[in-house]
Amino acid sequence: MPESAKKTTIYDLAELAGTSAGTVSAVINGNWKKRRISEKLAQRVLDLAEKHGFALNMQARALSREKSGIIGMIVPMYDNRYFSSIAQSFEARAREAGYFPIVTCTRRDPELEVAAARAMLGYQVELLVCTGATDPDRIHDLCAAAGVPTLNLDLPGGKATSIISDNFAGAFELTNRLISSCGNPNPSALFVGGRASDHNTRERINGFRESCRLHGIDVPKDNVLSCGYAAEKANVAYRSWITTNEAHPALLFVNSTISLEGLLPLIDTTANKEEKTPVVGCFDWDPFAARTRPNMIMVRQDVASMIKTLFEEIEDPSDDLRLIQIPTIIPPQTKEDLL
Amino acid sequence: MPESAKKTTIYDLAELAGTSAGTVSAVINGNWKKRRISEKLAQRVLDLAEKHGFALNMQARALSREKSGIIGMIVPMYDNRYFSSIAQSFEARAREAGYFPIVTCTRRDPELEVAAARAMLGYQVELLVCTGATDPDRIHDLCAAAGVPTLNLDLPGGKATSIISDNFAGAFELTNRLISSCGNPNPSALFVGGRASDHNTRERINGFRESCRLHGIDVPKDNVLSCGYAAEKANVAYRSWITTNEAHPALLFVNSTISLEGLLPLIDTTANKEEKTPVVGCFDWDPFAARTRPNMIMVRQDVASMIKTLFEEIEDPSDDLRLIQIPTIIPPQTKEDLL
DNA sequence: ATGGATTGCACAATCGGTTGCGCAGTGTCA
DNA sequence: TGACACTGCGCAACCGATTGTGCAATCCAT
Repeated sequence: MPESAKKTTIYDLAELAGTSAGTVSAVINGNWKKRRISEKLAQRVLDLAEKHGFALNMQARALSREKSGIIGMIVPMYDNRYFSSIAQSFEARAREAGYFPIVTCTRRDPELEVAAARAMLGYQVELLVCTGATDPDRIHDLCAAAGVPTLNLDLPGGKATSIISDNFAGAFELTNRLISSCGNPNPSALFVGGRASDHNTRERINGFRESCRLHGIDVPKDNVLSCGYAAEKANVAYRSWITTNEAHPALLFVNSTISLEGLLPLIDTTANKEEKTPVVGCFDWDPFAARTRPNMIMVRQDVASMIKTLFEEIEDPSDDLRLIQIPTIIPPQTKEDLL
Repeated sequence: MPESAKKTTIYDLAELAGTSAGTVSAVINGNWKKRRISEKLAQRVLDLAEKHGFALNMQARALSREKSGIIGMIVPMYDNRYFSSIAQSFEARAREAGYFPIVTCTRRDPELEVAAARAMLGYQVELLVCTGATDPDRIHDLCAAAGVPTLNLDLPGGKATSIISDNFAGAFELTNRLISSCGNPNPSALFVGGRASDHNTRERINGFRESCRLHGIDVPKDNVLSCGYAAEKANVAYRSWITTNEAHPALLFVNSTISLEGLLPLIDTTANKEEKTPVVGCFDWDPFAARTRPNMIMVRQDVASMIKTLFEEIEDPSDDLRLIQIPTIIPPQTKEDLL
């Protein structure tokens, strides 16, 4: 393993093996039979490559092949279980499929999303997955202009096939469970978190409302606080609600773990043992969050299925634009859920 | 914005502007003054670039400049707060510094680590940060052979500058806090999680032992269970310990949130109200985990400082190999901590 | 009007691969 | 022994940038 400060190229190898760069290239790519290179020469080249720790310059390959082997993904953030496991599964599957995955997080910042997409285009991604993008269609246009296909994950867009959770059904069932679990025929029900402008939040609100309606529970406008995702904002919105209402709601539907993070200090039963705090459901899963309250119900989005479906779509794109909804996972109902 | 299926190149732009590719290149890179291009022509080129959504082919640029602008990081996983915030901060700082960051997770799999490093070398990373790598020195060798510098983060290596938490001091102080908090002059103290083979676990064990020693607490060999990081393994190890000892320890030091995830079902006070469960400390922080028990003490690793230091080292590398230890953050002691 | 300086740009080599094409040498058969 | 096929490999153009160099045109001073 000679410590060459500079990288070994196929030309170096060619010289060492007493052959030409084209031949080395063919050998390295494993199509030396097709190009009728003798096994002896092929072996010699491979040995040299091994000995020198040779690695193909993928940039040069990408340039000449006019395809990079890179697929990109943008995600809003890494620091919650949902997006982190999306990133993790995406990478694993992409590698299996022979791609070089590049994931980057854009902190729900529309400008950063666009900048990141541009950067990825510069690095010649062959396809871009927009996860939870605030404006997937804008990114789609950008990519389309460069001839790069896109797919949407988690949040749908109007211009590319989208793979998302079945938000309505998940929210509907979660609300059913909360209602049955709170032991009150007519609880005050509150929804907190998310953006009214985004599809998922809207559908979750719809599911929440529909379940309440079927149970004869009234949900006034003020009981739906789509105040944004951030923990801070959820905290402020909830604090304001309990101040005006002078009580906690009986039933609390939280739009995501991020928002839940902001609410917990206000509803933690560990902290305020006296106060009557709500039955809490959250559209998202986290192993620790699930243990912060005696009956917290968490809906888990089926990341494995989503990624599987995503790669089916990548490897065999459907001709028409589709909206694919993946059912969520609700933990089995236990006796303890029913107070 | 004409929907050209194919990417616009500087040659296309040159033809449209009635000039040469070299000129376009100079204009795009902003050094047209240096090359004495007239402002009029420069503006014409820029307008055309804008109009066609032109993006430089970074692969081609990398090839000719012989530097890619890419810096890579490998992390063990995304799905805990520590590593996810490392990845997130790394990306943010890298972008600020004008790099294109590529992060990939290798699931603590030594082979995958090497494979990922190789792939990154293929894509011409200029520098590789090995975070929590099982064998950073092997990766260092790989990179060194290609003339690519490396830095270690979180877990130290012997061949590159390493930036890690001050594990000993953090563990020492955490143990002090646990001892003062458990209200028992001679508690049974147990350490769970991590690998005895890795530096951080060893140092944490040392800190734990040292604090116990100073408090006159005996820690038999069987009370240090470095059973691996995985939640499952911690669960099994702890379960076995409480079976043989027919009790929970009074004081439990958990090596990381990942291990904690496996232990919680066994020590959750919400679940088993009757049982006397330990005072728990964890070397790692998670906002939800912190709320799973009345007095859980979590040591937070100072990711912001670590990344800051990392980039100081990237932008102005020290000549000699260094081991930089970053102090951890322990939450202020509250009255409730003292039972 | 002439020489030198300056302006404004084009040319072409180069980076490290990929790949179509072609050529020299050997073998085979009539 | 000449035609033909087949074997084994090299040549060179190309991918899309960057950058050192050089040249024609203009300007200015003498």
